[in-house]
Formats: sequence, structure tokens, C-alpha cells
Amino acid sequence: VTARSSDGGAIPRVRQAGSALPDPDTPEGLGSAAAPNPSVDGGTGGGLDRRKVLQAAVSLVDHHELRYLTMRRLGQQLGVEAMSLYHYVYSREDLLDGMVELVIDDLYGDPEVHLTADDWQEYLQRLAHGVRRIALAHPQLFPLIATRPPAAPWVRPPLRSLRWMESFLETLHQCGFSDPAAVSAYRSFSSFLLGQLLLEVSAQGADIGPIEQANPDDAPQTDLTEYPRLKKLEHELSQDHSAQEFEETLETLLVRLERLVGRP
Amino acid sequence: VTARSSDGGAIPRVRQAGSALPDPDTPEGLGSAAAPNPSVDGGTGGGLDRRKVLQAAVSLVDHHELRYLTMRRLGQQLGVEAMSLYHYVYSREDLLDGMVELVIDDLYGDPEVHLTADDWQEYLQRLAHGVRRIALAHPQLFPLIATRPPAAPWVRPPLRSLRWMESFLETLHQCGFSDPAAVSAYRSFSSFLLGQLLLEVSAQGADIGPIEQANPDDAPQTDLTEYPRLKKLEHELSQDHSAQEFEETLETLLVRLERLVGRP
DNA sequence: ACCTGAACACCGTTCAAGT
DNA sequence: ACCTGAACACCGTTCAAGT
Repeated sequence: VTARSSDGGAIPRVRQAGSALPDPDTPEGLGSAAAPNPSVDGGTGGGLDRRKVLQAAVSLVDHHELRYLTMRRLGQQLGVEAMSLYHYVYSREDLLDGMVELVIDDLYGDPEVHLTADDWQEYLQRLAHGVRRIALAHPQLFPLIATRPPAAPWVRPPLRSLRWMESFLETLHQCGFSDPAAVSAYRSFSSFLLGQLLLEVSAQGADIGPIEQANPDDAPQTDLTEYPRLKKLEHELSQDHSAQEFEETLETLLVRLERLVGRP
Repeated sequence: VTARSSDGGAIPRVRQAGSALPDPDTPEGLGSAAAPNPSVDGGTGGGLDRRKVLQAAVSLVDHHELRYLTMRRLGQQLGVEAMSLYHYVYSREDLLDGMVELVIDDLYGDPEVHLTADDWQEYLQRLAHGVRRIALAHPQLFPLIATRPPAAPWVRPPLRSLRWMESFLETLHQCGFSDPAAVSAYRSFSSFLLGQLLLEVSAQGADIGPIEQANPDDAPQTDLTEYPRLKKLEHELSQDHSAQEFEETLETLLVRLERLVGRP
């Protein structure tokens, strides 16, 4: 059981749905009554566990909207009362965190991303497309992935996974980027990637939940010994350069648009 | 009273907050009981109207979080029971729409934005900074501004205001952009702007509410006679180019990063 | 060990009733 | 004309009680 940084100020985050929540023909059954529906678990047997709960939640959100995910509905989906879920999940917050982790872990298995690339351009291309694939596969969940404070909340913008960030920095280092150049590249890349995809999924009707305020106090003081480059660049990565970043990207864009004038 | 496209499938969107909602020292009073607090209106007198309701709501959200905004709390803020609000607002959805409009209207008054610029670069610079100012002034509200379907829901990405879009297209046209070039410029510019700012405010703990699915059916079939360029380019603007847009921006970014290698 | 019923403090919204 | 009380159908979460 991982130590949860939760609480102190964990804020439940529920949307509630008057009486008008659309119930598009759900793939999981048409019984409108509260009939338990145990046919939905992984198939491996009756016992519930955290993983099964998280999987059911992800699937519920993929087929509906984020606000459709309710402790009561999730319980019903698993053939159990809502209160039972609290044995596998500390709160709705924790449920959402778990879902994000589950989906993120998929990326590690993605061979397209983890093929060793021999130049950094190819590496970044693969990474970008891998993340985009996740975004499009789970549009409702992606805003959470992109914005929930990750293991290292001081990194701006947050790429959500220490493993990613470490491998990003290491790859660029080996390709001849100086430390400041690598940090700067990290910033441009991740804010392009997350910003663009956030907008793209929001156009599909996604829904960003409130982000736990990155309260520096309860930053879990993560152990970075496994991530040496991250540790080395910790200070640089935690600076906020959003204004400067904004100006530079805008400038680049204007230059790019210049080439459009007077041409078809 | 403007015709509201609401309903048919309007979905209330409430977050509810167990018992743990933080109540940071609110600037509007410390009476914890349900004491009416009529001292909050514009100052011009007791009568409630839509505008006052919207203003109070915006201020509530600016000082707290989006999920803090509740019909009951808003009512209390205005010295009235929650149910009275329904005289000025059709639903919580409508309340949020009204708040977005109120804030957007501020931009029209912004002299920084509406100075006539004589080159399009300056115009886009002004516009970008004006929108960024709004985002930073109302981080909690901005995701709604950036993602709620605007008057013309077929425009991707949505710049939220027909007046903006028209003036954008007209300016570029007069500066020698061909029609396709102007549309392409619109796309790059708005997705840069909204994506970047969405990410920036989300890092501050913002919260994107569910977006009403841009249901093409109930698109209000807006009257575009006042917006000739918009009308002319309607078809081009409604194409989805997000994949291509993604590739191009990524490519540009990689080229830009190239210049960082091997330099300090 | 796992699940449940009943309860609590919240939601948006409706509606008949008050002034 | 404007406001309200009471009610309804929902929330997350707690807790003592069941098996």
C-alpha cells in the first residue's frame, strides 16, 4: 500500500447530476434497476481488488463522461454497494489518482515509444505521438493526466511520470544538450504537448477536474536517487518561466505566419 | 432576453464537497451562519438583477474555486435564498455562460487590445496579451472561456467571440493574407493561445468544467450577416485539422530545439 | 475479512404557497 | 412581482452492525 499524500485538505470532487444525466446506451447492460452486475470484472473471478476497481472506473469514464463516475454507480457496476469501494480506495480523489496511474502505465508497454531511438528528434516524435495516443484513447481522463500534480509537483509543466522525465533529460544529455538547453527543451516540449492535447480533448467534451493545489508543504519529498538527472536539474526545473515561454512561442509563431502572407 | 440554446440535454454540473471544503478567509464577511449579506451588491441599491447575480458569481469564483460556486452559497452571498436566483438565471449552466460573457466583455473595453494596429504582428501581439491578462485575472474561469462552445460552435478551436474572430480574419485579410492563409493562421494562433493558457492556469489549480458537447443539432444557426468574413470562411473554419496542426507544430518545435544543441 | 443500512451534510431544481 | 419552504433525487463519506 503506497503512502498517500492525501488529506489534510483532500477535497472531494463530485459532479452531481440533477435528474438529467444522459444515459447513452451503456455497453454494460440495460438493467435500469439496481441489479448487481457482477459479469463485468476482469473475468478472472469474483474477488474484487484495487486493480479491478480502477479498471472498471476507467472503462466507465471512457464510455461516459467524467461526471458520470460516481461511487454509487461504480459500485453498482461491480455488483457491490458504494461503501464497499472504500476498502480499495481511500476516497474519490484516490480513485482518480489510481485511474491516472493505470492509464500512464500503459505507455510503458507501448513499443512505439520505448524502441531505443538513436537521435533525439525521433525520440521526441515517438514520445509525443505516444502521449497523443493516450489522450485520444481517454479524452475524458487526459485532463487529469496532464494536470494532476505528479510525483514531483515542483516540475512545471508536469510530465506526470518521473520515469519519463528522467529518460527525456538523459536522452537529450547524451545527444549533446547542455543542462540549461535540456531544461529549456523540456519546458517547450511539454508545454506544447500538454497545451495542444488539452485543447484537443476539451474540444471533444472532456472535463478537467479541480487540481489539488500543488501545496509545496505536503510535497511528498520524493526520493530521487533513482533519477539522477532529474535530481541534478531539480532546481532549474522548478522555476516558473511561463511568461517567457509564452513570449517566445508567440514570437516563433509570428515568424512562422510571416511565411504565409501573400502565398496560397 | 436572449434565446438560450439550453436544455434538451442540459446537464447540471455541480461539484459537491463532502464536509471538507476549505473556506479560506473570505473577503466578503465572516458570518458563518446563514445571515443574509446584502452589503455585497454593486452598491447601487437593493434590487437584484441578472448582472448583479453574474458579478457576484464571478467574484465568488475569483476568490475561491469553481466548485465553491453553489446556488445556495451564491444566494447567501446576495442575501437571498438559492431559489430566487432562478428568476435571473435559467440554471447553473446558464449562470456559467453568463459569467463567461461578462468577463469576455471586459476585453472589448481593453484599450491595449483595441488600439488600431497597423501591422498584423502588433495586432496579434495585443490580442494574445489581452487574452492572457484575462486568463491570469480569472484563472478559475478561463477554462470555461476557452472551451465552452461559443456562439459559433463549428469553429475549431473556438475563440469564443464572433467579434474577435471577425476582426481577426479581417485584419489578416487587409494585411495580404489569402483566405486559406488566414484560416491557417487563425488555427495556429488560437490553438497556441488557448492551449498554452489552459495549461498555465491549470497549473494554478484551475478546473475545467464539462463542456457541453458541441451537438451540431442544436447549434443555434447563428446569424452571420454582421460577420461577412466569418461567413465567407465558415466552411474552411469548421474543418478539423488537429492532427495536421499537431504534426506541424511538433516539427517547428524540433527545428527550434535543434538550435539549442551544443550551445549554452 | 468483507460487505451493508442507515445516516449526515451537502448538491440542483421544482412547485405550490406566501407577501 | 418577487421571494420562500418543503420536497425530490441525487452526491461523498462515516460508522456501527451484520455475515
